[in-house]
Parts: sequence; C-alpha cells; structure tokens
Amino acid sequence: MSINRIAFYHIETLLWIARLGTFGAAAERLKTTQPAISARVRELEHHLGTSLFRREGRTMTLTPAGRQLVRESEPLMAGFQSLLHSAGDTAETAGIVRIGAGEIAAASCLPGFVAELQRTWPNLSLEIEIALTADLIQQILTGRTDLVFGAGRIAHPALRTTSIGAVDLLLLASPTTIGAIEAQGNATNFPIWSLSSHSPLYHIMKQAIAASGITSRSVNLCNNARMMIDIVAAGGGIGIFPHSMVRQALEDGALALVPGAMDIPPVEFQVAIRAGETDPLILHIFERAGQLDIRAMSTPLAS
Amino acid sequence: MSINRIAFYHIETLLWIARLGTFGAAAERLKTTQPAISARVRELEHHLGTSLFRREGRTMTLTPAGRQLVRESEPLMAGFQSLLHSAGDTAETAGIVRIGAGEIAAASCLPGFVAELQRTWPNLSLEIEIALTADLIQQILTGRTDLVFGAGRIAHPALRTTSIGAVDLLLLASPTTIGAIEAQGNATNFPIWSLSSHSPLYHIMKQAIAASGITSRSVNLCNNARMMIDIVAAGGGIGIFPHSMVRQALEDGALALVPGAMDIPPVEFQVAIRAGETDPLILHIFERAGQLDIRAMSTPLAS
DNA sequence: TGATATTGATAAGTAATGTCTATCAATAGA
DNA sequence: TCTATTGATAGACATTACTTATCAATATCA
Repeated sequence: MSINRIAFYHIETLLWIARLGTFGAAAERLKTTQPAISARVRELEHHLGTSLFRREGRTMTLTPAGRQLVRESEPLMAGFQSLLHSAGDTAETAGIVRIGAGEIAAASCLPGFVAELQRTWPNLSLEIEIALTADLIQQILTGRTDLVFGAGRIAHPALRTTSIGAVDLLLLASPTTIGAIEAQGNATNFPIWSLSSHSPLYHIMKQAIAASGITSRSVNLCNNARMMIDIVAAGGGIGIFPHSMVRQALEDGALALVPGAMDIPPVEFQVAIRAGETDPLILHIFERAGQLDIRAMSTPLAS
Repeated sequence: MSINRIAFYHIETLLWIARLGTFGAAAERLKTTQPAISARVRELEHHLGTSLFRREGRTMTLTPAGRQLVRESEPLMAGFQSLLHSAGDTAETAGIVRIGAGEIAAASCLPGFVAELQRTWPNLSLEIEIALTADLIQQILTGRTDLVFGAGRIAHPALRTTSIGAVDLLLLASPTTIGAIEAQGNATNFPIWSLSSHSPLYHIMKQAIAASGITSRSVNLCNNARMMIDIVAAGGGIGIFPHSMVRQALEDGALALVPGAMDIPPVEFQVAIRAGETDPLILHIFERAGQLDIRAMSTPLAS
C-alpha cells in the first residue's frame, strides 16, 4: 500500500465530504459524480489501511481516524495550495536567488540593492554568500550561485558581465601611524594590511606599494575588510581600502591618507551572470544590478 | 492545469532529485526508471506552469522557483507523511473520540477516566461535551457524539449501555438553612434547587420532595451543578445532590443533610454507545468505561 | 580529434488508474 | 407500501504512468 500514490485531490475530496456532509454534495462541489467520490474514498482508505467513514442509515460520519485526518490535513493542505499557487503565479514572482559578492561589493551595494529587490519582488528570497571574487567566479561557473558582484575585471567566455562603476582605492592609516610616518619622513617598514592573496585588491596593493617606493617588513592579510579597517584604525599599520567603505572613518578622522603615497587607479566592480542564463527573474535582477553605481552608495561603518 | 492532480510522489520525486543531484540517482532511490522521473518532473512543471530545473551541460540545477518549492515542500511533506502513517498505524491508535457526559458524571468520572485513556492511547484526542443526558442521547443517536455518560437508566433500542454504579442522592442545605428549618420545625417553604427539568435528577427531586411532605414556594433550576452547590452552600435553599459531588463539602461542614428528609433511592449512571458501533477504538473505550464505578471516584470541589 | 561515457528527452507499447452511466442495496420519510 | 435519498458496484471507456529502446547534448579520456 503506497501512501505516495495519494494525490491532493484525495485530500480535497475528504475535506469537502467532511464540510458538506454527503458524497453527493462533495461530488457537486468538485464537479464530478457520486460514484467517483465513492471510489476516491475507497482508494484513500485502501492506501491508508484504515476506515475513514461509517455509514449510519442514510448518513455518513467520520470515524475517529477520519476526524483526525480531516483536522490535521487542513493546515497542511492549505500550506501546499499556497505554495503550489505561488510557484506558478507570475504576478507575484517568488523563488530563491543566490547572490555572491566580495565583501567590498557586499558592503557597498547589497544593503540598498537587497532592499530594492525586496520592494520589487516581495516574495523573492535571497541566499547571499560573501567570498573572494575568484571563488565566486568558480561558483557561478559550476551553477552554485546565480549572480556575482566582483572586484576587478571579470572576463570569462561563459560569463556575461556589466560594470557598476569604479571605486577609488586609498592608502590609509590611523593618525598615530601617520604621525610616526611623518616623524620618520617616509612609510618604510610599517606593517601593510591587505585582503588575502586571491583578492584583486591584493595585487593592486602590491602595485601601489611598489609604485610608491614603500618597502615593508610585513604584509599582513585578512579576509574580512571591516576587521581590517578596525585594525588599521587602531594603529596596526597601513591598509588599502575602497573609498566607499571608509567614507565615515575619514570624516571622523579615524583614518587618513598616508603622506607621500601615489594615487592608485580605481578598481572596477562588475556584476556577472552565466552567459547562458535563461531564468527571467535572474535576467531581471542582473539588469537591475547593472544600473547600480558603486560610488554613489554610502557605506555605514558598522562596529 | 489542475494542481490537485499532483500527488505526493511528485513532491517526493522533486525532493529526491534535489538531494541526490541527478534524475538517474533519484530513479534508483525511488525504484523506478530515469524516463519515469523525467516524465514526473515534466508533469509537475506542467501543472505548476513554471520551470523547476535548468539543464547546464550534464548537470541539472534548480531554478529559483524550484529551489523555493523544495525548501517549502519539505516541512509540509514531512507533516503529511507523519499524518498519513499514523492514520494507518494500528500500533499507535490515534483519532478523535467524542464523549458526552452529564455534569455529574463528568465531574465524578471524567478526570480519572480521561487520564487513563490518555495513558493507554497517547495519540488519542477527545472532544468532550457537557450537556444534559436527554440531549446527549439525541446526539449519539444522530451520530454527533460517540460515547455518553448519562444519569438514570438509558433505554433505547439503538443504544448499547452498561451501568457504572449508582450514586446516593442527598437533600442538603447549608448550616444556616438547617438552623432555620429546625427552628421552624419543618422544611416547608424553603427554596428548592434542582437541575433543569430535562434532567433525570429533576424528576427524582420532585419525587423526593413529595415523599418527604416538603412543600416549597419555589423550585429553582440551574444547569450547572457546581454553581448550584455554591448557591445552596451560601444559604440559598435546599438542593439535591449526588454524594460523589459533595463529599468534600460535607466533610467541611459547608453542607449538611436536611433533617426529616426521607432517604432517596440512588440514581444509576450508565455509559452508552450506539448498538451498531463497529469502530474498534470506541468499542475498547466503551469496555474501559464499563469497568468504572462512579461511587469509587472522588470528586474534588473546585472553586 | 575521435571515441566513449554520462545525463536527460522522446517514442511506442502496455498496464494501471479514474470516471462515466446505469443500476442495485439499504434506509428514511410520507 | 411507495417514494426519495444516499452510497456501492459493474461495465465501458478515456486518461495516466511506466517500461524498454533509442536519440541528443555534453563532458571526459586517450
């Protein structure tokens, strides 16, 4: 006896019989015939191995097992009906979209962007993964994420990208570190902080340090940009940061430009989806993301 | 497109594909073939009007809609599976049984009896209706209740009954009322309290009053025996009560026997089910109820 | 680059399922 | 006793679901 052969119309039939009192009334409501209703009940009782109705003269009443089945099926049935209707409902787009973002892009763009998406599609669910751009590219290529915000230029034949602007990168340190640099006359031998070696910013940092003639006894890595900002603001050394993430710290005087550092070219941020993407919802979201300008978005410094 | 044609095996198929990653693996798990799985998915997508999977080379991944359906189906499916299995599971009897009882029988028997039933059948649910015996007989005859505790002898060809003992009935009043009766030398013209005229106790009360030569300027009715006890204990008059309900009040001195009142024959209590009852659970419960002795059960006087 | 393996889709045939109409059985009401 | 109501069953038919065989697309390996 296979319970899995039970369909939602069996449960619906049971619930309508219970509500209306007779097989004939349920048949009318479900636009079928009384023998069809009788057969459905027999089939359901057969699947379950228990009797659901008892005939008393002309009336059918539920058995205790039948009553419990009715009582507990109703919320489950309502849940499935709501779910199945929303799955097929194009007026109210629903689903789960996975977005990957580097931390900088995430901090800069995602809060506002997510809010915009959820205003547009209230039933949309998101799964967001913060990781390094290189890892995210791998994830999108293997179908483990749907849309990626990444730093640097993303070029892959299987990906379709669009730029969302460039972010100025700044070499920054705390006022105390800057005082020491000024006293020494140069930035030599101060600790350097950067994101991990897989990040595009790591390479940019290396180029900037080399161009500025700064030598360092240590290059320190961290995989969390916010933590790194805290470390540098506490006098831990020199760090390279996107302007968008440190606007507030600069205004507060917690960080300042390292004197003598040469300008760093801005880093471009891009959004990527698969070139062969066909899902209309993901295509819409990609279009929305392409309209973002990463420079325009404020980045609150969360503690 | 009818969502109701979707069966639980469709949902199960979707969940297994999502877990195992390929149609072939799901086919193996579900003991069917890969084309059958492919057809099930196509059917489900057709019913829902949306795509659930996207083919990327050799791998299939869920669309956002598919992912949401998987996520939200799992708890609903688990709920249905648990429910349907318990419906057919004879080792763990479940269901909802309706018990009707007069207030006296309810107060005397039900707390202990209900506890016993729930120890025996943890998954049993009860719906208890407190009403007058006459109404309960009507309910059981029309299939609106399953088992009835009633006062007096229940005789109906369509009912099968068993006695659960007899309860002494006592004419009682408060000490102040009794003092006044003794001062007057008889109980004439004191208010009489009884359950409503449809109750067997009403008729017994009338006979008892007549046999005792007590005339009364008023016979007062109440449909709540506990309230009536409170009224009489507060000096409201004379009432007739089953011993089982007033044991505590007698011990506390809140009530006492009316002097000069003749003994009232005890009233029998019975349990009844339909003569044609076939449900094994109800038959079991009826057998258990038949073993009760209403005199043996203490009745806490709840305030 | 070609051969092979893997995965899902499709076709055709067959078995199983579900519903219809017609009719019967049991019960209640007039 | 007759009629009406309700559910069960039978037979015919339409629909559904699955099997095997095969094809198409893609990835891997030599």
